[in-house]
Amino acid sequence: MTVSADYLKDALETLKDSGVRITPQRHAILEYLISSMTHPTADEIYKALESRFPNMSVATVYNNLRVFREVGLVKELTYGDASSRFDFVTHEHYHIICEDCGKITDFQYPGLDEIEQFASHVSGYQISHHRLEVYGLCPECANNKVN
Amino acid sequence: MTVSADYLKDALETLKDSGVRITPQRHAILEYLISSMTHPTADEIYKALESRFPNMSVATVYNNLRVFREVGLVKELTYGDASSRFDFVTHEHYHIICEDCGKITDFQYPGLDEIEQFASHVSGYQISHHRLEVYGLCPECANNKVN
DNA sequence: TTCTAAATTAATAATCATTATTAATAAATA
DNA sequence: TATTTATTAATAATGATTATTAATTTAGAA
Ligand SMILES: [Mn+2]
Ligand SMILES: [Mn+2]
Ligand SMILES: [Zn+2]
Ligand SMILES: [Zn+2]
Repeated sequence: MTVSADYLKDALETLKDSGVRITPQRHAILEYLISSMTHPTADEIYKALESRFPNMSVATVYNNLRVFREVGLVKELTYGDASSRFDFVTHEHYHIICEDCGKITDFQYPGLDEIEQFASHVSGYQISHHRLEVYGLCPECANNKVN
Repeated sequence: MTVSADYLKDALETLKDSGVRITPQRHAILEYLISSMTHPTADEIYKALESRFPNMSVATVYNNLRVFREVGLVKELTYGDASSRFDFVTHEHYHIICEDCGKITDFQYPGLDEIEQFASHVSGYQISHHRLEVYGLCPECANNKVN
C-alpha cells in the first residue's frame, strides 16, 4: 500500500471516529489534498474536482475543509489578501514561500520551541503554538531574474 | 522632545524625502499610529479620527496606510479572516497574540537569522525575510479562565 | 500673483473570498 | 418502513479592501 493510501485510510478512520460521514465529496477532497503537493486553495480544489462532481457546490468544499480542520486533518494557511491554502497534516513542518510565483515549499527545522519558552517568560502569556514562514525567491524564479 | 515626537518628525522627513505630500489626514494617521500601542486596524484608525476629520473617507485611511507601507514607515500584519493591523516601524520585533482577546504584544528575540540560512541551504531559495508569531493566552485572559 | 498640471481626497461602486441560509437529498436509526 | 439527522447544492449575504471618478488642494511655472 502506498503512503498516500495509508494517509487516506487513516484520515477516513479519523472521520469515522469523529462521527463525520464519509461522503463521495469528502473522499475526493481528502484524496486530492493528500496527493497534491501544492497547498491548494478551496477554489483550486473545487476546480480540480468539477469534472468528477459537476454539480458540487463551492460551499461544500469550504464546509468540508472546515470540518477537516476541526478534526485536525488539515491546516489552513492564511495570508494577507489572497485566499487561504490548505495543507493535509502529516508531520510538523514550516514553509518557504516564493515571493514571485507563490510556490510553497516544506521544510523542517528542529527546536524552535525555545522561542515559546522565551516569549512566555518575557510576556507572561501561556503559549500554545507559533507560526513561522520564510520568504524569498525559489531557484526557478531566481534563475529567471538573471536571464 | 518626546520619543513619539521624534518618531513623528523622522516619519514626516521620510515622507518629504519620498516626495509624498504631508496632508492633515496623513499627519493625523501617523500621529495616531505612533501613539497607539494596539496595532490598530484601518477601521479603528478611521473611527479614532472621525471627530477631528468628520468627512474623511475610509478609503483615504487605506490609501495612506498603503503609502506608508510602501515607503517603509508601517508594517501590515495580516491574519486569516479578520482585517489587517498596522504597526509603525521602529525596531525589529516579533508578536505574541492572545487567542482570546486578540491583544498583540511586542517582544524581541535575538538570532533567528540562522533559520534563514538553514532554509536557504535545504531549499535553494534566496531568502529575503521571515515571519514569526507566537500564540497563546495573555495573563489577563488566562486569569479569567480559572475564576 | 496667477495659471496649469499633478497629487490627494471624498464619495461611492465594485470585487472577491468566505459564510449564512434554506430547501432538497441522502444516510442512519428506531 | 418511518423518522430523525446530516449533508449537499444553490444562492444570497457579508465585509474588508480596492477601483473609479469628480472635486479639491497643492506645487511649481510663468
Ligand atoms: Mn506544507
Ligand atoms: Mn508591534
Ligand atoms: Zn518562484
Ligand atoms: Zn487576552
